[in-house]
Amino acid sequence: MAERKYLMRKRAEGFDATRERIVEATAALHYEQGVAATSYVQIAERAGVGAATVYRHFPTLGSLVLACGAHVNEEMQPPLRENAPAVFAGLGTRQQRLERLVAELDAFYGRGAAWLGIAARDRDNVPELDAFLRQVDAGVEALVREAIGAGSPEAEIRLMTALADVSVWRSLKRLNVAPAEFRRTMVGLLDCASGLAA
Amino acid sequence: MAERKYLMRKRAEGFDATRERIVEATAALHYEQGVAATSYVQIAERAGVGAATVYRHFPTLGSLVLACGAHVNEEMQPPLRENAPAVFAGLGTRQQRLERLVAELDAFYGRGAAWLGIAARDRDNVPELDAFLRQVDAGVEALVREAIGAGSPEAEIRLMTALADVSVWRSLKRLNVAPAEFRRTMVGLLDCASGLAA
DNA sequence: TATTTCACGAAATAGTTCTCTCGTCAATAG
DNA sequence: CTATTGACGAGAGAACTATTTCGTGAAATA
Repeated sequence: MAERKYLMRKRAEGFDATRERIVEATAALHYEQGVAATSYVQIAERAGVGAATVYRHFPTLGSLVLACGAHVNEEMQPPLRENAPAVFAGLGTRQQRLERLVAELDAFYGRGAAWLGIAARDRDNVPELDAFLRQVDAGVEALVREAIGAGSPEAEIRLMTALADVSVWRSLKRLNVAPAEFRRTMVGLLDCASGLAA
Repeated sequence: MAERKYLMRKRAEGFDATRERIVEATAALHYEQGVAATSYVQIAERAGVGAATVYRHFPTLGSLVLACGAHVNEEMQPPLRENAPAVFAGLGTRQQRLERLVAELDAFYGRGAAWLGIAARDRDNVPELDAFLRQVDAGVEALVREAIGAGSPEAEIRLMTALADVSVWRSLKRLNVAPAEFRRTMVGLLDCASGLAA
């Protein structure tokens, strides 16, 4: 019953490695089959551990999604509210800023559209996914706001944000046009939208 | 072993009634929870019938989805290729035709966007859903084609069809603007898009 | 070395889902 | 009335899933 100091540095390494394997297996399975469709046993098998181990590390689906989300976040690098100003630094004309906005969105959606679709599928059943998607939306809106100037009428900002949504990007992407023309079209649409909202 | 003529009129009525109850229960559950998330037992319970009965009527998920789809089809009244010309009969100017197109799409998506979302969720796992959605897309494209004239450049048609997609409609609908203004905006976007594709 | 701690996974429990078999019973026909 | 048909549902069986318990063994400490 004596109080000992257990540091367990070496053991902690093994612990972290196991955790990492679980997170990676989860990410892969969620990517392949969706979040709700993935079971603990599948995760355990793919990670090469017992089901109980998965439970010990992540007692709830939410905690698993959260850890997995941190992993995915690095891959996607979603736009963040606080970074929005830096994105448009030094760009004077409206045209330049719109082009920058589209380039930024295109790059982001190129990295993350698949994951966004996966998260959207189960956002109603998994609060963590919903929270994540809200954050992404907020980041996109901040980009739009910064691009056209915070003083713009609210209706204009909202309309452009709607057009900046990943669902619109996805629909246009299906056209399979060259990247440069794709971005030109997006810029044109946003430009036009800002006139429509007036 | 004699050959008898069994007409079974009265019995067939009961059979059809049971079938109808199953289809209705299925539609309700698919609407509430999605297709893949709905089990045979749930359907049986809601229909007030044994699970085996559901199986006898619909041995595969596909056949169930198909029957359910016929039911939903009447509710949605999706645009059909062959009806496209009639929709624009007597409309001369381009503006009029675009307005008609938007009105048609808005009404259709108003009726069917929820179902389209449900079908889209599981289209990868259920071929029948995929086929249904392809048909809908074809109908929308036919509408667009008819609205701006079959002679228009393919790039223009494709771009406008992409903007006529339900995902774009949904994104704009989230803005919660008045119906008249909503349609005005859609028309403006499509009009602008036709210029961009040139 | 002796003792304590704790991550791990096999296995148990409990609850679902899918799918089929089979006996029942009302409708049909002679 | 008697024989036949076929729709129905209880329930069986196999395959999963979620979740926990517990013994083992390696690591940490003294």
